[in-house]
Amino acid sequence: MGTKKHEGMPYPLPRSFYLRPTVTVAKDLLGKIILRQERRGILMGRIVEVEAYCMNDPASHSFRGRTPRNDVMFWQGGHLYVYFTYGMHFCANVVTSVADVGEAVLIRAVEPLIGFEVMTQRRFGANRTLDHRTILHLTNGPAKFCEAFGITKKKNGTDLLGTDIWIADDGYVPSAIGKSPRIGIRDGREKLWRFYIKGNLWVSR
DNA sequence: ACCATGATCCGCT
DNA sequence: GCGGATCATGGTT
Repeated sequence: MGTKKHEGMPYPLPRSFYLRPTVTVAKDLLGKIILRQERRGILMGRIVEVEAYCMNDPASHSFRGRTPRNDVMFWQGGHLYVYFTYGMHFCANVVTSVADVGEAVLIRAVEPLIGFEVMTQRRFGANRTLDHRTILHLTNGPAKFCEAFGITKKKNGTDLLGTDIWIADDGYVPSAIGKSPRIGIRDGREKLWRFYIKGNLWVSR
């Protein structure tokens, strides 16, 4: 590997991108690309579905205050908050706003762009054909995205302005954005804080 | 007891 | 194909 950071690759979004209001950041994350640099190669995908989780929001992990589990949500914007759920899955969030404000954007779905073989191996094991059906199911859900990108608890707290995992703008502009209640929550269903790119095949539903 | 989930199975269209 | 039921499985409170 070279010594220059992000050599030949899209440069990370600046810290200021993440310090804005959480719902604004959520919408603006649609169409951006998320990258992970590994020894065996690069993984890249386009963010196509997100959900905002705010303070004073009963659906947010931060609602009942700061705990060891949700601590990273209270860090400065631009970090990755990864949590374990349902005894077997990880989900990844982009931390937003300034330090001590516990807000974040859940990455719910990604369109795979580079690294189909690695993603397929992680999701379905070796010797799986990369057919249409397989590729559609690689990253069309929050835990599926984490599995395909190899994001586990070890990535909790990762700085998105580093060289491990980062988010960049490649100039793509979504044609139309949809909004809806967030998925899988009990409280806070009245907020329309799920955003997605209309018509994209990897949106989870 | 409760989950910001996903895979599978089953009955239907 | 597709929608609904069911279950796997363990951290958190």
